[in-house]
Amino acid sequence: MTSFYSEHSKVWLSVDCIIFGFDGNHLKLLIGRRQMDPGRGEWSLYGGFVRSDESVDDAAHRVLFELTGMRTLYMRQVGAFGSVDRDPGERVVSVAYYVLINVADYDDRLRQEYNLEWVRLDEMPQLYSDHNQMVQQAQKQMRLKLSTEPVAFRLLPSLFTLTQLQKLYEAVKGEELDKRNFRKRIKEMNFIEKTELIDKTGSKRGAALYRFNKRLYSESPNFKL
Amino acid sequence: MTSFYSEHSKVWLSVDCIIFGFDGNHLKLLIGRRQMDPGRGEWSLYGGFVRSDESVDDAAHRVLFELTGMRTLYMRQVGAFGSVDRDPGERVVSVAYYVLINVADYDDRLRQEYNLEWVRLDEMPQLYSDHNQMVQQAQKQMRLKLSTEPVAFRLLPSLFTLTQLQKLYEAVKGEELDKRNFRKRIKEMNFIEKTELIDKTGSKRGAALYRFNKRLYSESPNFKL
DNA sequence: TCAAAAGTGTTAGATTTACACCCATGA
DNA sequence: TCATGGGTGTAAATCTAACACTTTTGA
Repeated sequence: MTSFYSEHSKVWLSVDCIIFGFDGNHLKLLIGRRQMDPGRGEWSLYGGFVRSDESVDDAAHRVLFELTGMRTLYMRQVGAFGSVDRDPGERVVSVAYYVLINVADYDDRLRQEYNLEWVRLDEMPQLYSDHNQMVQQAQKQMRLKLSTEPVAFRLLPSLFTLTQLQKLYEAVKGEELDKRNFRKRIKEMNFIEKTELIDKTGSKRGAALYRFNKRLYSESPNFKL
Repeated sequence: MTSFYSEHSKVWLSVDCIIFGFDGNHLKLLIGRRQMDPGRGEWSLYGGFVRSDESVDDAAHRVLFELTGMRTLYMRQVGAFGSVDRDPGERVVSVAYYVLINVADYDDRLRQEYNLEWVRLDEMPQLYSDHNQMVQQAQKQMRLKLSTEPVAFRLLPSLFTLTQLQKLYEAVKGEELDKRNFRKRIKEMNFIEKTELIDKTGSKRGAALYRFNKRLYSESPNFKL
């Protein structure tokens, strides 16, 4: 092993995952009880250490695959958290990632196996170490992302009603939206396609199901909500 | 030394600084020739290793103080860069930071001593490793920041003319702005104060000098440019 | 038959954009 | 005196926000 940098000290590097979901009314966060010392038993984000043969992004994907069985998640880096004493035991620097998942695609047996809970973002308990800070930054970035890029669909089934979509945006923005104005904007974005299908679960009358057409979006990528 | 995590491997952690400046017409980047192997002699951002007794943010501040002699710089984290082979010699993960400095406050002797150059952002050469990527992300984040928060002043002298400010925004946005519309918006923000002072260096007639009033801004923080 | 969610347009107000001339001064 | 950058207002167009009723259908 060569060692150009051997005079400098190394640190442990971990990733922590902020897993966002949507239950139809509220944004949710998937958290668990920390399984290791120090901090065993505290509410915590799910994380893992970066191995020497994988990139930091890959580590986040690996950890999430373990947890969800899903590989093609929408994932973005929040940033590095590097206070000296953020981990009470050792010097560990952590890189946080947020992930958008459709709760319905997620195998609830995995949730139980790992002893995780979906908690409402606006009722988040105190978390281990600096995890609350990570969540706050992630939420801010996620909000901005959802208002400028068509990624909200990652939080919904591939077929969704406009009411579902609106409820999601209301949860993200933390304010009620006007139904007519909202639908007017959706109509302008022709990459949000109406299908022939009807969802009857949400109302007696039934609501049209829509889908996001990625190809159409790439042809005229103008999104704003 | 306890070792809760000793089964996991550690990595070297560095910080890299993207130093933005403005020369009155163009956004500039302060870069140098890499002083160490591997990659000696290539254009590179200025960086350094994170020590075990300092936070990652503190490491960035330390490195920048070394380089500029300035302590109260506007600095924001861009993110962590963690490809396995981003450093050709060893596994080094780096956290990038961007910094806004007023070129006039910067002691040019330091620049010469460290053998650094101001290069135009739109004429940036190829840099060592993934540094071009870092700069690109930093630029994107900086652009967003300048359009939503009053930090542009960090790139200007504390007294500045409206023409200077407009030129700066033109450089940041990469487009020309309408002088009358620009000044109209400035007038709405009463925390950008006109002083009695006149700058005669830029024109025969002289231009009024303005200053950013932080206190007034904190009383009604509404900024948009 | 009625409760509950789906669906649909118009208008006033606010914001944004385009645009051209006079002023003060040093060279 | 003239070239140079400083400084100023108005009107059209666009965008945003507010607002209420009809439809469908299962219980």
